[in-house]
Order: sequence, then C-alpha cells, then structure tokens
Amino acid sequence: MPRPARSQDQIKDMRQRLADTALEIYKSEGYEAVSFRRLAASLDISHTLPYSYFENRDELFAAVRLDCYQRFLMAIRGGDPVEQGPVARLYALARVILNYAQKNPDEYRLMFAMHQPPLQRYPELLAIRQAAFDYLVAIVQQGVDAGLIKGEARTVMHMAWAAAHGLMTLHAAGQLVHGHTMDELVEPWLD
Amino acid sequence: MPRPARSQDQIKDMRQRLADTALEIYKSEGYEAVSFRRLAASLDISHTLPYSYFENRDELFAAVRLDCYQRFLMAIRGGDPVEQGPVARLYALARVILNYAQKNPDEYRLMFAMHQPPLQRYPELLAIRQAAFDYLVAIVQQGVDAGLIKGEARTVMHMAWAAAHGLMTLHAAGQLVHGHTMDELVEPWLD
DNA sequence: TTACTAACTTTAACGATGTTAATTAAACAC
DNA sequence: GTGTTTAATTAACATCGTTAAAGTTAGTAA
Repeated sequence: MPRPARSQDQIKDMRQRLADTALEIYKSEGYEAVSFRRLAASLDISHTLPYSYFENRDELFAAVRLDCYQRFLMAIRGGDPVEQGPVARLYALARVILNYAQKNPDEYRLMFAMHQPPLQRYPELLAIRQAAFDYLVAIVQQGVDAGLIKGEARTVMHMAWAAAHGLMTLHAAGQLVHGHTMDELVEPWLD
Repeated sequence: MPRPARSQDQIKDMRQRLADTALEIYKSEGYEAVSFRRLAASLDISHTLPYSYFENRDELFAAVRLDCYQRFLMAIRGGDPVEQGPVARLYALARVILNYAQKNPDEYRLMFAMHQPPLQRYPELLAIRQAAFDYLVAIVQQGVDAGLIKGEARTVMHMAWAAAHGLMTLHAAGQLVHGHTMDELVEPWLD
C-alpha cells in the first residue's frame, strides 16, 4: 500500500552522481570546497537531499575513493606484461604506478595521503586496497619461488610499497626538494 | 603621542601562546577542532583577536609546524653519535627518526603528511626542513667520500628519505596492512 | 475514483565557523 | 585633563553541517 522505496538502481544512480560531482569539485577547487550544500547546488537539488544518500562527508568520499581505487587497479592490471618474468613485471608495474601518481596527483592524494578516515570503518575500501596489494605480492612471490628475490614476499612488498608511497606522496605534495623529478630519483632503482 | 604599537616581544609571546594552544587542541581533538574561535575561547580573548596575529589557519599552523621542526631537528642532532663513522651514524639516525615518528605520530603527520600548504609560501619552514635534510646529506657525503656509499649523496638521501617517509606516513595513518610493525619492516634494512 | 500511507523532498531552524566593519578601550604626548 | 593612535572587542553577515518539521508524491486498497 505505501509508495515503494527508491529502487537500488535509483539509489546507486544518485550516489554515483553525487560522488562524480564531488570528485569534480575536489579536483577543481579542493577538498574544502566539497560541501553537501555546494554539491546539492551543483545538482539542483535541495541541500539536505545528499544526507539521504550519504551519512556525512567521510561516507561520500569513501565512495569517491572507491571509484579511484577501481581505476587505479584497472591501470595496474592493464599495464601488467603478464607474459614476462616476475622481475620484469614488477619493474613495469612500478613504472605504471609511479606514472599514475604523476598524472593523477589529486586522485593519488585522495587515495593514499589525505584526510584518511580509519580504514576499518570502510571494509570495501580495505578490500580493494588489499586486492591491489595482493596482486603485487603474488608476483613477488613468484620471484621468491624462482629464487630471483630474497625475503618474505609480503615484507618485501611492504617495504617497496612504502618507498614508492613516500616518493609519490612527496611528489604529489610538491615536497621533493631541490627540483628533483621523480624519474631522476627512481631510475637508478629500476635499472 | 599615540598608544605604542605592541612590542616585538609581545607579538612573539601571543603568537607563541596561540601556536601552543593550537598544537594542544590539535593533538587532543584533531585538526578540524582548531578554529580561531575555539582558540580564542581557550585563551579568553575575543574571537577576532587571533586575526591580528595570524592571517589564517595556514599561517597559524606554519608557526606550529616550525616549533615541531625545531624539536625534530634537536632530536636528530641530539641523537647523532658524531664520534662514529658515517654509516653507523646514519643507521643510528634512522632509528632516531623512526622512533620520533612512532612516538609523536600527530606531530609527524602535521610536519610531513597533512594539510601541507605550498612550502614556497613559507620560506622559514622550507629553510629548517632543508637544514635537517642537509645535515643528513653531509653525513652521506662523508660516506661517499670514504667509498662506503655509492651514488650522488643528495640523490641517495632523497630516496632513503622518501622510503622512510612512506613508512612513517603509512604508520602514522594506521595503514600498515596486516599488523606489520614498523620495526619488523625496517630491521632487515638496518641490519 | 478516492483516500490512505509510507516514502521522498523541501523548508525552516539552530549552532558553529570565517571574516569584515564598526565600536569601544587603552596608553602615551602634550 | 585632551587628543591621537593603536589594540581589542562587539556587531554583523555569509556559509556550513545537521536535525526537525512540513509539504509533496506515488502506489494501493476500499
């Protein structure tokens, strides 16, 4: 007898529109400019409607980040020369990732360096990050198995990731001192 | 004939009180909680007075960061076993820095990972960071000169710094996956 | 058809913030 | 004291997040 609730599709649709608009505003005007009110104005809806779709800004940005992670993961999978050996694949993927970070500094910051909410509150984010990480660990493991890489795969990957992350974060924040480019710094490692 | 302007000392004093209070609030209640109004309430002054001492929150936090950098630099200088060789000194300093980041995650985030304003707008921050960096580069250079370290000192230091930074940032953000502690990850490198 | 009902959507409202302008208070020279 | 200049406060406005109330809409049962 009652009016039916919004369909899952409708909900998904509106959430997507909100997330897309949020990313757009974030990229052009910065994180602070992304308010629910501003978002609502952009979409020509009342300023409280977004609250029906997201609890608060953290939840909203969790959705935005999820989209970013998905694109990031696709870039990794798409740039993986699977026919080659594990070491060559890792070098290639390192370049893919560094390249991605350089070309999309805003997204990179959002994903890894900025306003990070406690990850355990967002299991879907944790999961997709873990998926990306595991994807790389599996390749390292192949290298370890083949005797090409020493150490425990997860630990090795963790350190490599941390190093790359540090580099990308400093770059994205414009904090690489003395005008060093990322490529200059990384090439000695990759060659 | 007129009322005299505030002395440099008075200005410095009030700025210091504001910066101290800001750090206090930041550590106990987070970055967002540090507003000029809240700050004024804590110090029992009118909510517009802070504007006479800092343009905006960025300027305020620039002062807070400067204090943090100074303590950080003191920790480095104080923990440097200057009588030892360059490689031993670098290992020791790496531990000092990692230790500092672990014990003061809030300050570390503030200094290196959070809400970073464009550094060129704050030359005094750039300068002190450069000083810390140069301090370490000088030691690396000694190692290079002695044939103990290969490569160009600045580049080597940059990469080491980026790696450590990535590790510390991930740690401070609680993003070290799978419960790895920082020590576990670093010890293989330092030994 | 008509009226009901539950969901959707908007409007209203409150407290908090950043920021500017106007006002008051304070300290010294005369 | 008076006057002048600066410090500091108060007033005021726009914006934001958020909650509560009111209004609107679309199925459905009678």
